[in-house]
Amino acid sequence: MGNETKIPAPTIERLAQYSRPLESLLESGTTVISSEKLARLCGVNPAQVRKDLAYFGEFGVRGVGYDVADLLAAIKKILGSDQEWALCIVGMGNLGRALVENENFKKRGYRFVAAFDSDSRRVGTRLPCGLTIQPISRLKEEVESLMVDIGVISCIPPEAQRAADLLMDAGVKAILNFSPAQVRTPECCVVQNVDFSVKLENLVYHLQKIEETGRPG
Amino acid sequence: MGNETKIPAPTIERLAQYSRPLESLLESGTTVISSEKLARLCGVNPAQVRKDLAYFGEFGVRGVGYDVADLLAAIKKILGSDQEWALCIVGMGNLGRALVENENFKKRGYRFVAAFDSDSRRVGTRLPCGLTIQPISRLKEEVESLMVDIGVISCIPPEAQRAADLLMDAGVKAILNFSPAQVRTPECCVVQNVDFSVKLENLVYHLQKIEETGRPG
DNA sequence: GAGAAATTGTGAAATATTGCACATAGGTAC
DNA sequence: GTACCTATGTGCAATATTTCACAATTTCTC
Repeated sequence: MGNETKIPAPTIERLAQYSRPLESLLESGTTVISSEKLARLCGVNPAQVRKDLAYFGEFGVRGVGYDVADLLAAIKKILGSDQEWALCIVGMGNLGRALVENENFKKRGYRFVAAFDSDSRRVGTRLPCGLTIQPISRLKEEVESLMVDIGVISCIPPEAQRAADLLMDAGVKAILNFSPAQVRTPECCVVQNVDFSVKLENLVYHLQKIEETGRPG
Repeated sequence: MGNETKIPAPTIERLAQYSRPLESLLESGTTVISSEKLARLCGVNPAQVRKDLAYFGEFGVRGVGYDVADLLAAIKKILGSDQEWALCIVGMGNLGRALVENENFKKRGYRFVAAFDSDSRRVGTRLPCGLTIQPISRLKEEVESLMVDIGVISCIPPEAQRAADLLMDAGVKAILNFSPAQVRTPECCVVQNVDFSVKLENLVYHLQKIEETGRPG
């Protein structure tokens, strides 16, 4: 395949998941992997792996498998994670401060270039990563001059929509939202929500089912 | 409906999402809401809302809508988030420390009752929430005596599987995994993954598409 | 170099999920 | 108590996603 078919959203999600074990395999010196083994490492069906990749081209060798380094590079290219991206963050509570220092982000070329908070008591604080927390009033100017690609929202829920609006007004086209509030955006801006408490409630549903029936629901 | 049909996983995920705006509506004094308005608040289709709820019973009044307080209570009961649940956490880096203090967890009745780390330099630290970081060697005994329901993994990827194994050995049946490593568990243990970097790479894919075509992929 | 073994890429079937469209029923006005 | 308005609950069609199953291709063995 490899032409411009509409790619299913779950496929994109899984491509990123495939890259995690590939990174480990590359480090550990494994050069080739089959769809079956990669699938097992990711907890999915082998045909799924092959079909997901087939949307973008032919990356494997029949009878052999996939070259680990090549496949990882191909997936990164597809996703766009072979480039460096500039992030800013709004809301510097416990979570915000943890995210700014997060190793997983750094390792993959995501760089935080600005941090904002609406609380004047936090403004001016120098963070371990070298950034200084700035007031929301400086957001537009900073985001524009630093050419921020992605905005991270880690503020309290009532402020989330305002943060999103400010980011979009400053030209940001992608938002990673850690607040449990839904943010509304026009079609031109992509949002991904990371809501822990939704995941927790999911777990709790299954736990309850286990207690009732002895099996997950 | 209301009988024991197999409930789709996306339905469970959305139920938790519905409860977020319902909490706000309840606080703001709104007593009744239609599936259409709730759907708009959550960014889904109104029929979806009705169908999701219909799996569990009839909660609305035709011609009127849903009573906000009743619906929220019903959803919490369905999910099991009307109960208190005991959590422990493994891995007390920046993220772990932020999660333990997180307001969204506390507010919804999720209580952290123990915190562990494999790094002896962190062990013994007293956290703002009152817990003291304990060595991994104490995990089994503590988790059993405190009757922990859910284990949260926020350690570095290479240690994630070991953390999961220890938690399961101590009888934990549900794991919330923040590490980008896949953890393997037997069927009796439920895992939910919260992988920020996967979400980020998703965003980046769409950003790249916007740059190429002017529209999200 | 022919046959066996392995593993990809993919059309087609199976399954799952979503959304439409409308019958059904509660509430309100007169 | 009848007519009308509104919004739920749901059968069914449409769409999306996953999985199967196998032909195609490469490597290995003798």
